[in-house]
Amino acid sequence: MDEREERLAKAEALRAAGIDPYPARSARDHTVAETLAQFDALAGQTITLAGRLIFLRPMGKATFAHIEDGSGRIQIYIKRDEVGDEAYARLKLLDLGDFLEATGTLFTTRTGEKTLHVSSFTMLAKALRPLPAKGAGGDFKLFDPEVRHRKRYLDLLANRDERLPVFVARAKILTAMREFLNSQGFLEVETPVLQPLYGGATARPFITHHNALDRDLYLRIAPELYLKRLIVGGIERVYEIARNFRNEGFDHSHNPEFTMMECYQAYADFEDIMRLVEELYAYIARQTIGSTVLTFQGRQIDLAPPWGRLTLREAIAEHTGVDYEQYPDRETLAAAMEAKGFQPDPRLGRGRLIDDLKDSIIKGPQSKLAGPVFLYDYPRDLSPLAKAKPGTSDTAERFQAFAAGLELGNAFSELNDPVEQRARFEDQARQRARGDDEAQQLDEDYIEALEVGMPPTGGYGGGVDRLTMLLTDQENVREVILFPTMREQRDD
RNA sequence: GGGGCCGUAGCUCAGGGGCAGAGCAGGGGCCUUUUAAGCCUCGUGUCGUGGGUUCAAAUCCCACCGGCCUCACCA
Repeated sequence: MDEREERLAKAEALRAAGIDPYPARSARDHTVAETLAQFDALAGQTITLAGRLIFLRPMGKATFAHIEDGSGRIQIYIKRDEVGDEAYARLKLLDLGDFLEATGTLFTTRTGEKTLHVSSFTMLAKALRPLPAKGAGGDFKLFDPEVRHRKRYLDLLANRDERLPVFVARAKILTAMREFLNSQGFLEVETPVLQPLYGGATARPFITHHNALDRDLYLRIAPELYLKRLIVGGIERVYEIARNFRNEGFDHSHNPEFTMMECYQAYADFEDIMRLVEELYAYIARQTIGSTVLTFQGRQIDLAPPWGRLTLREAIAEHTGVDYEQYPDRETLAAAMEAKGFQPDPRLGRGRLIDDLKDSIIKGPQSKLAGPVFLYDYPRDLSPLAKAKPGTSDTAERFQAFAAGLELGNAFSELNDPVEQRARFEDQARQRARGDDEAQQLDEDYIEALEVGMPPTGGYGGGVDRLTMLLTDQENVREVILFPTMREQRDD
């Protein structure tokens, strides 16, 4: 008989004794934390506690145990002479992991531990599977990352002190983000996840099928084009905390579904958005970790405004010695990069080579720009939804925000010229025709909305998962997502 | 997708051609203030899966499944 069968048999034995191993309700009247905090005031009172059985120390005719609820753990003391032979014998039917309810009065043991002296106890829920084993200090141990991610409930049980604060921080981040944006007059909205066309980013989508309409729909890769339709509709400040889906590989900073906050502000440009973003992140940091100063992977950074501001060209020229504006075509740029020790990928165009130069100074723990920093003025051909910088033909009014080697978000002055936008989409269509299946689709309905008229608008999209990584010092995105996407588990 | 490392009991891990192991958890027994309780005692099992080599495979080889790291790609 394996352990699960032993536990099933104990549940049956309880039923045979007329005790439901899964009763519908509990008579708990105090939490563990309340009990410990008000220990002296509760002296002499009969109280009822409940929680999961995590230690059991039978000592003949008396038994010590610990139960744990969401607020803490407390010792209970059960004496045969006081609960009766029949009830005491029922202790044999208990296992670690079971939920118990215990009624009694408080006392302090010889060794000074605050303890419930039990007069009666009962089962609240029988656990059929064992908890992860206890290790040093009597705490549970569970290290296997595969089990931790597939069965997060075990991870939370075994590694509560390390894990729970991360997800509490994530909740605080979302709350603080809403507080700040709401206080600035932004309206939170929800736009379609199922979209007839996908847009707003360059990525491959997940495709699904609507049976009644007999048509394919896409899970959104970004909410951008819908949010800008709302700007057209007169909602001048709008945001969405959007779950996005991208059908790409996953690694320490990418999960196929992830959360992005996008916000748009009419009559603002990308420089206004920089000020908004640095204030937003500083507010979130203060609300979440109590300070704008944080440590990420051993590096201390300060999110307090103002953040650094560098053009992409300046930043790259300063840190790599390559001034890409001096090299107007792919070949000369590639040659300049080789001269500085880079190995430019021969398959990449000029824009993507510039992207590689950017990554070399931004990414990773050795990044030269740890700071929070805005890099701005991006190559236009990488930014089909961004307005061109006045007086230039190849530069977009766009910035990206970085901190500690993480890309936090992306913003531009939104392109609101419908004729220009159509031309950009058509250029993307040509890239699609050449086989780039991530190039953006032509969205006629969106063009029509722009033709109705969109005021000058600045917009930002920032990853919530990466922000959580930054504020909780986690280097893997799977540690800030409760149930990260995993490969299917096969039984063979 | 490429490369490297890994997969042994519920958990944490040893063992790396010759009987399947330890600690904790679990079963049986003793113990009325213990606390990682203690003492005695018993068994943990598709050694990821499937092939192959061998007298003999957890161990060596191949494929597959899953994980971790890394590179590429993407955000």
